[in-house]
This record gives sequence, C-alpha cells and structure tokens, in this order.
Amino acid sequence: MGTGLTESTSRLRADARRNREQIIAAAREMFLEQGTNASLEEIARRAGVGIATLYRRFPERHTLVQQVALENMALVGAELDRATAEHQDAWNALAQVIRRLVDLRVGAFMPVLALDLEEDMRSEGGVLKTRRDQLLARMEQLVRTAQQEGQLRQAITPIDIMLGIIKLSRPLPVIGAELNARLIEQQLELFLGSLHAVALDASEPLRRQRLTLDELDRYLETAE
Amino acid sequence: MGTGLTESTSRLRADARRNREQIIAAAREMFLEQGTNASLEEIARRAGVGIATLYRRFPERHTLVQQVALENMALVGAELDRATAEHQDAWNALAQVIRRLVDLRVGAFMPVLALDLEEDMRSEGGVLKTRRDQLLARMEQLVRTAQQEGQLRQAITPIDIMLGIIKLSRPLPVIGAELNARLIEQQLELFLGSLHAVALDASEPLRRQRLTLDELDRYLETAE
Amino acid sequence: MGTGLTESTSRLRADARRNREQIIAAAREMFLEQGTNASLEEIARRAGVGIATLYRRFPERHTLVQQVALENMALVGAELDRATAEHQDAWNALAQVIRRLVDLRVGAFMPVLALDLEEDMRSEGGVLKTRRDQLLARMEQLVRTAQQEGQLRQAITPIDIMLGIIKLSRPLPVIGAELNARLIEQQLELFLGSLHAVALDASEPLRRQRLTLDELDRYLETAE
Amino acid sequence: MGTGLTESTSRLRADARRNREQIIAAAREMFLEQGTNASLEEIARRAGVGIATLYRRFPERHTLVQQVALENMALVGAELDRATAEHQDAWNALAQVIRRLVDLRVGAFMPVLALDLEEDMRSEGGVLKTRRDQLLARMEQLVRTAQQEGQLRQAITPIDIMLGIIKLSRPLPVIGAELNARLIEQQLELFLGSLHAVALDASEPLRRQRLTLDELDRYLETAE
DNA sequence: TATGAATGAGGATTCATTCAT
DNA sequence: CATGAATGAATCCTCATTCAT
Repeated sequence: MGTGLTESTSRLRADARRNREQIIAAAREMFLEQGTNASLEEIARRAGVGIATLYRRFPERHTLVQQVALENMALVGAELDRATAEHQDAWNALAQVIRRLVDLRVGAFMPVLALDLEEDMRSEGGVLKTRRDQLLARMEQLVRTAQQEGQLRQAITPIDIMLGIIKLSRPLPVIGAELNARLIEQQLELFLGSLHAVALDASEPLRRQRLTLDELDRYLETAE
Repeated sequence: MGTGLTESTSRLRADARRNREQIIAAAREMFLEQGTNASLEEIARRAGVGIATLYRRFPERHTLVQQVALENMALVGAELDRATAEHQDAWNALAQVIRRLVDLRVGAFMPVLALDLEEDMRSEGGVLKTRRDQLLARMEQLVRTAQQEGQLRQAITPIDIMLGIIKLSRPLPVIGAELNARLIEQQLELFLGSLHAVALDASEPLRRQRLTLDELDRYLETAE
Repeated sequence: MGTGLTESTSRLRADARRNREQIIAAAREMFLEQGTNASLEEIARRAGVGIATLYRRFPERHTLVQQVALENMALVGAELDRATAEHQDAWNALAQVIRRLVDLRVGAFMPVLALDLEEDMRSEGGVLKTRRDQLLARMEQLVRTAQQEGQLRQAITPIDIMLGIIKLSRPLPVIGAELNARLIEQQLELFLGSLHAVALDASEPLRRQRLTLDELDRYLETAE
Repeated sequence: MGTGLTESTSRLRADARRNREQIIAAAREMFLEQGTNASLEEIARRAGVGIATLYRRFPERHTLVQQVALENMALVGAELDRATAEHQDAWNALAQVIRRLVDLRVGAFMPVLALDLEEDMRSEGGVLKTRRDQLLARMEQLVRTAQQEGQLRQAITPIDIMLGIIKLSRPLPVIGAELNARLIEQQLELFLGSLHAVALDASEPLRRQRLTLDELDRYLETAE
C-alpha cells in the first residue's frame, strides 16, 4: 500500500515531481531500447531536463534502474491480485502474470538477474529486494498449486520462470523498441507452451499472430 | 563450396594467419563475456597484437563479429551433416542442431539478428548472408519434415527457432561466462520442450540438471 | 570600535543569527580540512541549512572566507591586548601573538595572502583590510620595540612574520586536520627560533614535543 | 644510475618522447601555479597535445605527479654529490641541498607529505619511494655530521627539514608562479637561520633581497 | 526569510579510429 | 606487415550559482 520510496516522492514540489516522472518515462524507453547502460545524458535530454537534475534525483545509475523496476513491480502486484481474482485455476492466473511481467519488461531492469542481491541489499533497506521477494513468494505459491492441479509441468521451478521472463524481456540491441516488442510477443506464447503440461496436439495453433520473414525484413529496412 | 572470405585467408603469411586466429579466439571470448560491444583494444591485447593489426584484418567491428559467426557456422554446417546422418527422424536431427547452435552461441554474434540483412548484403558479396541462408534452408527442410512426422508442433516457424537460439545465446551482462553457460543450459531443454509436439506427461522430467536457488546464489557471490 | 559587518549582524533575527554562526563554524572546519575551495554545498549541509541560505548570507565564497577571517582577527585583537598586558618585553608579547595567529589558522583564510588587497578594498568598505592593517600596525610596533630590545633579529620585517604565519597555517591536503595540527605545532617553534636574536646554544632544545617518524607513519596509516 | 623508469623512456619514438617532455614541462608549471590538482586538460592544452595522449603516457594523475617529482629528485641527487664535493663541512653541504630542493619545489609534488608511503609503494616497484629514501638517508647522514660539527642545532630532525621544505615549496594559490617564487626566496633564508646553531648577532643581515610592501603590492596589481 | 530545484559548465576518463614509423 | 602514437568525441559526474516556491 504505497509505502517506502513512493511516499517520499509525494512530498516533492509539483514541478519536481513532473520532472521525476519524465525522467523515469524517458529512462524506461531508453533502457528498453539500449539496455540499462544507456547514456544518462541522453535520458536527461529526452526528459527535457538538465543532466544535473537527473543526478539530483538519482545519484547513481543503479538508483534509476531500481525506480523503474519498482514502479513496474507495483503494477505487477496489482495484476497478481487481479489475476487470482479473475481466474479459478492457478495455471491461468500464473500465465496471466507472466504475460504482464513480460509486457512491462520487468526482466529488462534486472541486468544481473532478478536475483542480483548484492546491490539491492545495500540500497535503502533493500526495498527492491523486498518487493521482488513478495512477488516471487506469490509466484511460488501459484507454481505449486498449478502443479497440483496437473496443469504445470512438474519439472518447472520458479527460477525457470524468472529466467525465461528475463531472457524474453531483454531487448536486442540496435533494432529499436517496436521490432523488439514484436519479437517478444512472438516468443512469449512459445515459452508459455513449454511450461504447460497438457497434451499438445501437434497441430494446435499458438495464441499469437504469426511473424513472417517478409514482415521482419520490412521492420529492419525502416529501422535502418 | 569454400568460396568467399575463407579463401583469401589461406593466402596469408604464416604469422599473419596465426595473428588472425588469435584475434578471433580472443574476440569470441570477449564477445561472450561482454557482448559484441566489447573493447577492441582489449581484444587486441588478449590476442597479443597491436590494435592497428586488428584493424588491418578487420576494418570494422562488424567484420570481426561476422568472422566469428562465420567460423561458427562452418562448424554448424558440419554438425548438420552429422545430425542428419546419425538420426533417422527429422525431429531428433533438428534438436541436435539447435543444441549445437546454442552451444556455440551463434546467436550471440548476431546482435542485429541472424536476420539482419542490411549490413550483410553490402559486405563482401554477402558471404554471411549466403551461409546463413544455406543453414536456414536446411533447417526449414528439417522443420517441414519433422512436422510431417508429427513430432514438431505445426505452429512453429524457422523464425521461432532462430529467435529462440538468439535469445538463449545472448549472455547476461556482468555475471561472467560461467554462470551464463549454466543458465543457458538450464533454459535450453525448456525451449526444446516448447517445440516438441508429443503429449507431455505433467510429471515428465526435463533432460537437464536442475539449478537450485542456492547454487545460483553461490555463483553470484563469487562473481562479485 | 565594533564598526562594519559585525554590527549589521546584531540586527538579525535570532534564528538567522544562529544560522549564520553555524555556517561560519562549519566553514572554518571545512576550510581547515580541505582548503578554502571546499564545497559550499557540503558546508551548508554540515551547518544544517539549505544552500540558498548560505548564499543569502554570503553571496560569494570570498565573503564567507572573509567573515571567518574577521572573526578570528577579532579574537587576535583581544589576544594582542592581553599579550602586551601580560608581558613586559615586546619579544615575548610578539611571540605569543604569533602563536595565537597560527593556532587560529588565520593565515589559512587568506589564500591570496593576508596581503591580497584587491578584493578586500572593493568589498564593503574594506573592513577586512582595515582590521588587518590595525593588526599589522600593532605588530610593526612590537617588531620595532623587540628589535630595540635586541631580542628580535634586525633583518626581520613584518612581511616575514605574516608570510611565516600564512605558510605555517595552510593545511596540507588529504591528511586531515589532526595531523595537520601536529605538523604545524612541530614547525612553529622552529619558526620562532628563526626570529629570535639570542645566541643559541647548539644543544638547546626546542619548546615542543618531538614528532617521530613512527608517529608520523601511524597518522598516515589511519588517515588512509 | 639512470635505471628504472627513465630507461623505458629512451625507447620511445622521437615524437613521442618530445610530447612526453612537453607534458612534463607543462605539468610542472601548472602544479606550481595551482597545486597538484590542476586540470589535466589544461596541462594537455599547454603541452600542445590531445588529452588522450596525456592519458596514454600517464594513466593516472598520480603517475604524472610522480614523474615530475622523479625528474626533480634526479637533479637533486646530482646536487648532493656536488654539494658534498664542494663543501668540507656538513652544514654548508646540507644548506646547499636544502636550497636546491626548495628551488626545484620538490616538496610541491608530495601533497600527502614527502612521506606519503601508500601510493608510492604500490606503483611500479616504489621507484619514487626508493629514490626519496636514498635522498633521505644521505640527508640524515649530513644532519648527524653537522650536529657533531656543532653547526646544526641538536633539536633538529630530518622530519623538520622535510616539512620545512614542503611548506616552503607549496605555492600559494591564485597569485602566480612569479610572486610565489619571490615569497619562497624570502622565507628560505629565514628557515635556514632557524636550523643553524651559531650564535646570531641580532643585527646580522639575512642573505637575501628584502621584499618591501610596495613591491608586494606591485606584484598583486599586475597579477590581477 | 528559508528552502530545495534546476541548470550549465568543466573536469576526468575511456574508446574507436586514423597516422606515422 | 606490424606496431604504437595521437586524436577527438562521448560519457560520467560534481559544483557553483541562480530561481521559484
């Protein structure tokens, strides 16, 4: 319920808060395009603020990455609530949450794994770690239930799921956010299929739009 | 057969050839550790040559990446031969080839996708493109056959497979080559499972060693 | 008496005066540790006020340096009174004043020399210059008398004395205030000896604690 | 004799060596004017080379400071030889060496004391430390002998001498090299006087040109 | 009046890339 | 051919200083 970092935020001056939000928005974009090593100066430029303003809010690159991740996690938390409310069975709830985590690219903001404890533990009471562990705990719960339901393959571990999310989320360099989005969508259902335990009919279609080679080429040409 | 870049190579002086090989070996290492944006100067250093020597052989970073990829592809070509020779059924041959491509991290050297046509077409007669298309053609053949066999899900396209290979191959930054190897291995069988059409028993184990959270943490601690 | 800056000070609101004093205290500390180029923001932080508050009181770094020096000078003025009251002979009075000036590090706050006339003349009626000239005048008086007494070497000028004080007072960077204090003490008596005219017995001890190499090393190790 | 760093230098390409020398010359100037934290970019500019060239030769600021100090020390070593050859008595030899050390501003290049062991020990086999210790050893020898001769005050330690040299050598900021030179000269003889054990006649003049207040003011005005 | 916010400028440092030997 | 030298451009980061609340 909105504790922690988010609170201190609400005491900012109006203009400062707007700046903060613009920076985070720009950062999310850039990180998704170029990875978390994207140029901070470029982020500031896109956000329409001076570089020093960015540094005032986020003294280290790490802090900025964290905040973006945190905001995403908050969203995911809400989605978890919704997914469990909307779905009777654990498998469908789990699948929906995975889709959300991938859509928000949460994994893209955890370069040294979602499991990179080191930095997080130090920083401000480990808020990020705490949040992530809450998510993980709920996910583990879903995993176990889904396996009891017989819908999730027994061999799957939460690590598999986090890793899959991270690998899916990481953007390929150079090709731009749009194509990356298309590619991620392309692979997502495949990944979900690899988790699902139900007997697959060889001919069963994937729940997605098919990406053709032609379409791919068209993206690459415009990206150039 | 054997056209293109490889040929000109054989006309190099003995020492020049040795240099070339050392550079490529060093580059492969560095690219796997740090991605294809790794410092060229550092590559030259590891190879034991001057930076200018590297530039003489590989006038652009792109050229170097290509060469590493090419060498890998040659190996994969051979593996394709072997796989089809060794396996009666297309599915098992395909699976073996995918394993090889991932093991060699071919995808890691295709930052702008294996499908990045643009640069390749310009460069020296598009050797890379040609080679890749040969591989793709053979792979498409396998895909179709495996689907006729009823072993490969109908919905799968060659693009899915290439994308999967690329995403699997890309190393996560910072955590080192060793842990990356472990993680890739971890996900590989999962990916193969997502392709396979056979009815899965929910309890069927994956063909792999399970990575535990503890083990993961141990890696991260030493990496630090 | 009591003209200039000091007066306007007394008209400040109570809290404003407290702020002013805290800033000056923090500034003295920082200047002694890091020189007069120390970060103003850090000074404000130590003083517990906002940076803008500091700027309101001291629109330029120069002003702040001046004020610290001025406060010190006031103290020294009082010491001059006391020294001449307590000592019959000019030499001992002079020596005591020099000790006080060094102890208060007056010289450390005169980066462009106590003799830097330029800035001072412009600033608020040259208060600093006036005060300093008063001190210098009294010191010159002492110098002349001490020379007539035959206790101070004839060749010595007030400039020598001011210079000596300044050079002694300036802290060496990086090594911290404590070791600097020790080193200054170490050299002070040596300096006084260089002024004194009395025939020195080669074996006469200096009035000070001897600093050994070992002790010095210990300081440096902890400072690290 | 000429071992260590100096040698590797001689294998540089002709133009590279010239650059190196220009950088060191510019650095010496700047360090004397502004201290060892002077802007490296400005040094490169004055030396007429690009900033990266400076970094190639001197990867850390520390290295550059060291080299300047080393070159000075080599000169001082030679002077030590000459001083002991030219002077029968230890006192006069010692005094001459002190004058040389101050003239070359050796102390100005030892911000954390000539005794700053830490950094030096790490760097390239501690060449600087070795050199300095050689000088110190010879100086200690002179100190002892001069005390036995009855010319040097018993209470004086080598630390006193090094400290004096350092404090004398450190330039006052802002006022430029020329005035600093004048001021140092002004105080040098005073310092030597503080060491000497002979009975001083109160009226004995110092061996130096007297600096008047008027002259000082003239310097400051032009410096502005 | 007191404050935090915002900003630009300047310095450090690293690389890709071209040149001279 | 092989090399090391030189360079500029880009980024990170810190401060002094001014503005808006």
